[in-house]
Amino acid sequence: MRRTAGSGEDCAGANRLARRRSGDYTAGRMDIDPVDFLGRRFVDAIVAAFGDGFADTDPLVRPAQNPQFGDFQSNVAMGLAKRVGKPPREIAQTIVASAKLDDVCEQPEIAGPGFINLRLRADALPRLLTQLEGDLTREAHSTVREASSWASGSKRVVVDLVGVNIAKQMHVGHLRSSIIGDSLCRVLSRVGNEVIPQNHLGDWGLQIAMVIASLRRRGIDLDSLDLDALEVEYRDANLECKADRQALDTARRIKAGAHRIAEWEAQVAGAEQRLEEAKSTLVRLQSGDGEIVAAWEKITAITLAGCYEIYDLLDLNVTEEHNRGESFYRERLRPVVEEFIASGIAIESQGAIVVEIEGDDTPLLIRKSDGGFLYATTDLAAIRYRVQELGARRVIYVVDARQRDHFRKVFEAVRMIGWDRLPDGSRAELRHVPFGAVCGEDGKPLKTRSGENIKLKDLLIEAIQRAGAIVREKNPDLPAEEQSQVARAVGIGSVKYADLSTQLQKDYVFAWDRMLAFEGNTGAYLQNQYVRIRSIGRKAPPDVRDAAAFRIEAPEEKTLALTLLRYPGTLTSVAQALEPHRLCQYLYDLAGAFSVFYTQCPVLKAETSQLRDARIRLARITERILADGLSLLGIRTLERM
RNA sequence: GCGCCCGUGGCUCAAUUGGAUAGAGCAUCGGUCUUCGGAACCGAGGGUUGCAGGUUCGAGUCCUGCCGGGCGCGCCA
Repeated sequence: MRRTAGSGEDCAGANRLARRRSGDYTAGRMDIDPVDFLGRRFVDAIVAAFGDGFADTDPLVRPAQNPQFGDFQSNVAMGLAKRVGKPPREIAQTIVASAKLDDVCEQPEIAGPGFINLRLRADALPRLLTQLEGDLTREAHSTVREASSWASGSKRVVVDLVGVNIAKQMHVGHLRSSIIGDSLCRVLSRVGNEVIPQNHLGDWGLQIAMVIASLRRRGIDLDSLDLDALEVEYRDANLECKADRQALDTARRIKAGAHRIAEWEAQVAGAEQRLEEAKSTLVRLQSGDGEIVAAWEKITAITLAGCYEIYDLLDLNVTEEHNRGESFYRERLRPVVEEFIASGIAIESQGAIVVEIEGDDTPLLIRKSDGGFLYATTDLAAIRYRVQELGARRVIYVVDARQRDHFRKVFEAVRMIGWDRLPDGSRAELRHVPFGAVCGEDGKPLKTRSGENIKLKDLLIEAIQRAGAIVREKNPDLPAEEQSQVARAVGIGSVKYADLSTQLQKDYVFAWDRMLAFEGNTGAYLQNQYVRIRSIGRKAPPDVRDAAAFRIEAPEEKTLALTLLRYPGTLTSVAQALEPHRLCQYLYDLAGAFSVFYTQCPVLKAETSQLRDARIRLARITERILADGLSLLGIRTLERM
């Protein structure tokens, strides 16, 4: 919310409103999510009772936290007390009297200071479950989501994710952006958005020029390099260009031996020369020099080939077509700065061009005093492209939390110049999704013993190996081929789930034994619950009727049914808040509700075939939602494990 | 020095965005069941939500000030 402050109307909010006011439940069709459609009925009742000025009221309908309070509750009356000028219990009475609820609910009860407690009618759950089931099948889904609250409307959304750097391997630093970004893409797409992933490659600038210069000077054949070798070259080239002035000064200050000082003088002189070479190489690259560009393309191709292997291991829905690196914006940087200057928003300061940001003591630099551009310049160009050319209503940056200040400034600069305006004049939502560091068990950012970044490939292979060892121990009878598939699904799934299941902005501790546990809120636990349910389906006799009447009688059945109905609302909330851990928590709740149901209510061994078929139907919906939810987290499901 | 983020049982995390008695898992202790995949289920103990104020019908959540930890602070990305 704070992020969009000052940006005029918030499109998500406006959309929610439009939805609430267009309730057509009188036409006989019912929506799936009770929180949503009950909420709309409450808003209608509030408007009827207190006037149009209350049309934007949030009805505060929630699943009841305690079964003794019913199935759902609304907390809206207390908040209305001041505005209406009446006691909350009286307001609750008024709302209940004017709300149309009797087709789905028992008579509401008013409790405590003004809570409105709602209990679904016995015949409502089967109807709702039938609709949910229909919506979960692929064909029905596309039609229902246009008409129902399942989606918040079709929107084009850009998600900035992964962010690989040319000439470098992917390392733990890329893990979270990849996993979180990919999952958000899947969820956003699931609720009806047109998602455009954008991989903002670090493929332009002095760093790249350093490697090219170094490789050319030493006559190294690019065709002989793989990504491992290229990365070594990259590191060496950077070191070569780095003048250690401090060491030289120290040597002089402590009056080190002449030999020692001469060594450092040589280092500094050498580094300065290398840096000059790199700079001139960069100029040639920028001016389109054929040889240099060819080398650049080669290096890019080597790097990306290595990265695609990682994408594949991680099952990312990100491909070559989503590459939009810094080089893509190179011709757009000059106009960015020129227009900022022309509009009077950017000014000169100490030779550089800067944008002053209100309430910030340091400005945003968009051009260096030597005329060069900075990565803020590229980000400005990228947002302009994404909003005005791609037509994105939301631009989402899945980038680590340390860049908070940077994005706040860049977004503010964009709003100042108005590049967040879409062709229809509305403003796009710019969102940074900040995530915390991946730490080792010592609480410090995860590194190898020698202090280097851990290669992503090594980390993922270790995950698969560890999962494989566990699977071999727990299920030695599984064929070897299947074992390796399970190891991969469980190993990668565990890493992903650990990453997605807590609040993104917090640092999290990378602990193998915890994330690979088969109990508790883990990926493996959910994968296994899915396997358990699948086995019911496999054993179901052929005479089971798919459309058997639901029979929601036992409390465990009711809890499961109510949990199932929370799925659509969970997805829209994840898409809106951009918090995948809500989906994880939901799936864990669902698996738990099923587990209780399954121990208390015999399914295949139910007393009658009617009851059996009704319970199998519940199990099948659970199975579908678990599979769908896990797929939205980018986690594979299995038949056996 | 300025700014931002985070402090919740022994450990790892939730808390539907200000709602009713702060919930799970691990660990500990006890129980269920002649296994639908037991990789299960039920129960117990364990909390002054870092500290102190404030706002209001109501605060883990919002405001102020401290304490502790992390991160960031003009020409790198």
